[in-house]
Amino acid sequence: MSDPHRPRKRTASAGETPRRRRGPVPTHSRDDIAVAAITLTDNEGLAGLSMRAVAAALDTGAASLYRYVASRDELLALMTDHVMRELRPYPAGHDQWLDAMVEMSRRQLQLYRRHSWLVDVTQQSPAFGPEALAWLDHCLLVLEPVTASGRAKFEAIAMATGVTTLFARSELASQPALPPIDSHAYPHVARAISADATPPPTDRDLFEDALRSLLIGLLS
Amino acid sequence: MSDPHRPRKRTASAGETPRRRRGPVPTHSRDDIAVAAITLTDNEGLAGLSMRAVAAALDTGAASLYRYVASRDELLALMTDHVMRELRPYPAGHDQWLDAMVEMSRRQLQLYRRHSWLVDVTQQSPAFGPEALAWLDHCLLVLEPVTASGRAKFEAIAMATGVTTLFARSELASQPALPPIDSHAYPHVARAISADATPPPTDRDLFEDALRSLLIGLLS
DNA sequence: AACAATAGCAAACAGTGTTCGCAGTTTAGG
DNA sequence: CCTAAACTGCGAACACTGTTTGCTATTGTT
Repeated sequence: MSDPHRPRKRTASAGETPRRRRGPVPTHSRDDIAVAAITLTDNEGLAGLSMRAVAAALDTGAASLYRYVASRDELLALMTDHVMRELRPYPAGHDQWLDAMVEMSRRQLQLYRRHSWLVDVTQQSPAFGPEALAWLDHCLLVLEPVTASGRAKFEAIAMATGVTTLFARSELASQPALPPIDSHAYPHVARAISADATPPPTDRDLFEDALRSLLIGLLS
Repeated sequence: MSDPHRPRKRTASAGETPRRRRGPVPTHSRDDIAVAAITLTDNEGLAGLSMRAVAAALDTGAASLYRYVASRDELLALMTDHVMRELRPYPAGHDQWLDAMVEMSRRQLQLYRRHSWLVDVTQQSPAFGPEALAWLDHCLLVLEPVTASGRAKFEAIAMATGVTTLFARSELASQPALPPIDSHAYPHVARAISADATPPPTDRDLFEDALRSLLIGLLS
């Protein structure tokens, strides 16, 4: 049951450079592998992230990766936790919790823009690595002045990150490109589209609007 | 470019039982295949949906499916459009557009509960089959009384279905099961959890609350 | 009857994540 | 000092996957 993929600390004196275990010194580290996988996936997309590809980037064999990582899913979790470090340092406290939460979400959105694969990963299996927990902890710190149950706060945070994910996804898909619309079968769709021949670039920030109304609604 | 996977209508008289094309009569239909794939995926999950498995359910070979469907993705689109028929008949018009939109979303949520794989499918590639368009059209009908640009309405609808997806997903994952929390490293998380030893079952409907505040915020 | 178009489908192809077994390397214990 | 234990790297194989190819069989048209 013990995880063989992390170098174990020695029983002996702490702070000492930990004595080498037996066997050859590992050529790589979990972080090396995470970094290689991240740059690869940033460039080639999630579909391009294969164990063989990561191994090739590290100039080794696919099987070797399994000395460091139990599965592809664990690698994804590792990558996720790694890029989440980019969310630091967390913005210092506004006295307005709403502004602070919006700021946290905005930085999350920027992270999604930098690593688009994150959107798909976090949705399939929400991350609970150390960095995710630290981020969550800071959100709860921000929400300290709010009088609401812990459960309600968790829900609100979950919804906020969910909405952020939605925006990231819709940005990436740019325009889903509706097919030619049969204006007889779908009259309202056709009208709503054609009426927007001149799209007045709303200077409303949809992201912030949605987030604010949601958080206010949930943490009234 | 023409799609060989749908039986072509004859040039001649409409309404006539369309004369058979050459070759043997097809053993299946696209709908047959969609239904088989849907029941299979309802039971086994998205990961269990392989072309071979669907073929086996229809007592045929995997290659045969490609006479009806161009790819697995197209099959997924077919399945999606098929189950979306369950959203009909659309609820008749409330005079309150907000109530009507909430009702539309609620039915969507129920659909997600019946076919959990839909959550993952629609998120990767938003559907624009006939049923999806019909549903969208009805949403726009409901939003007729609202004074807002077509674009704004599209955005609002997209957010509503996005939020619905979030809820469906969080229901399915039941509890993501936080790992044991180090209350020193993450003090606020630890506090927020322990304070909820007695979870007072809120009779607030989180889904409706979130949806209402969002729609009001976006379509003010 | 000949021809063209279609359907069904086994086999093969290229790819995937993962496991196995072994060779090579380093350290611990006697 | 040497053996044994523990460890790393990794080629090869396994069990899958979606998809293509090439063939045969069937049907409608000419």
